[in-house]
Amino acid sequence: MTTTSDSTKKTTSAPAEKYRRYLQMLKKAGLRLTPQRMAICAYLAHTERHPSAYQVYEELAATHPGISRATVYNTLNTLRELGAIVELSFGSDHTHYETNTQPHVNLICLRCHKIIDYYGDPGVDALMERVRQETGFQSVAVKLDLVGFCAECRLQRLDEIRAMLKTAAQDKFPQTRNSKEEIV
Amino acid sequence: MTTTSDSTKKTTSAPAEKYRRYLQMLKKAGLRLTPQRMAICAYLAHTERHPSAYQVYEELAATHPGISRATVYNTLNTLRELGAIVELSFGSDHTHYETNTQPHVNLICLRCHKIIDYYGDPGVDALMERVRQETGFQSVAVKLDLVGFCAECRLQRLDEIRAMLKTAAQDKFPQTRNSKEEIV
DNA sequence: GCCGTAAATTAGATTGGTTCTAAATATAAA
DNA sequence: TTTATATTTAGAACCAATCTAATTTACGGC
Ligand SMILES: [Mn+2]
Ligand SMILES: [Mn+2]
Ligand SMILES: [Zn+2]
Ligand SMILES: [Zn+2]
Repeated sequence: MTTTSDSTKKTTSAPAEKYRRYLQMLKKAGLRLTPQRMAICAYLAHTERHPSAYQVYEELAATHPGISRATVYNTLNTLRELGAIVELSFGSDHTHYETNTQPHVNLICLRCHKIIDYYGDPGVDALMERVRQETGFQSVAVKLDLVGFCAECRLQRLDEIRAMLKTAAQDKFPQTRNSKEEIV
Repeated sequence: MTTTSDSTKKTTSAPAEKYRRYLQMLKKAGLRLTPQRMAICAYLAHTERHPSAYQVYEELAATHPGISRATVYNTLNTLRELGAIVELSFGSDHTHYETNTQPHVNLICLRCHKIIDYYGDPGVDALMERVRQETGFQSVAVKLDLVGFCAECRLQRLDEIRAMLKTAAQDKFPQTRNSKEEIV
């Protein structure tokens, strides 16, 4: 029996369902369903982006005044430990989270830091099963990230390189190190 | 012509070659080959692990007294921007780096934080090409991580769950949050 | 080989996202 | 209700990473 019976491929990522799944995972772990945890789960269930812990706190604080940093960070860590959400990494200094559990590929632009969800089965299910049989490693989640340059940035990049060549001598390297922008 | 002409599948990951490749990338970017940068590249070329920036600094400081944090962090950031190394993320609080450029899968254990390199082509080349054609996204590097539990930890985990059930009431959740160990 | 200059390194201060702490509060069982 | 335990909160503390200003170095040109 294969685990992937794709007969009923209903939208398992609808916010409401995602929300219920989060709560269920917390409950199963023996944790209490407090208003704060529910608010955090609701936020994660409804976002289409890849928010950082700090973003989750800031945006929740706006609608839920009084919620504390500690609670948000603890809950995010708990959800990560439970495998409900997955930590993402790229150049940014913040920790970002993946809340989309549908198997997909993250296209992470090195220039604008945009993250595009790409669907197009790369045979991830088969890979997970093969790994389990060959190594005994039991996968909980897959992180498949392609790091590179998005279509727009490819063009922008050409302009930048041209400009760089013109200015020649000085400014050999763009040095966008200190950029704090977070287009996620 | 396909890019993967596997007739001459020589060991492209031999430390010496890896080292030369790092230096070449720095040079190509118009950066100077200082003793410090060479030491850092040598360290990265020879490690079989997935070291954190802090680890690189600490271990280099032992053999190269006087090397500064700033230099190590700046060089690692530069190498990341050049695509020579790739940032990894998992539960740990430090930033870790992938120095293995051979296409492979990282098996990241959620329990012991061990990272196992797994080879077994999941069709990554094909995926990169498909993505480029369909979305215009130009991939520079692939990060394919399976997050879960390694063979040993799966067994340990069963024991832990059994113990947890026995102790019942108290200690419902292991709470290994504060663990600072870094088995990487 | 020496010079001149931009690049790089260094020690130390600073930053800021995250974690820790102890007191207050909420939850659920008895 | 009472009691025990879990959770939240505000703010302090932490510390990996970054920044800064002064010093040193690398390297092309002579
Ligand atoms: Mn995604
Ligand atoms: Mn690896
Ligand atoms: Zn972009
Ligand atoms: Zn393990």
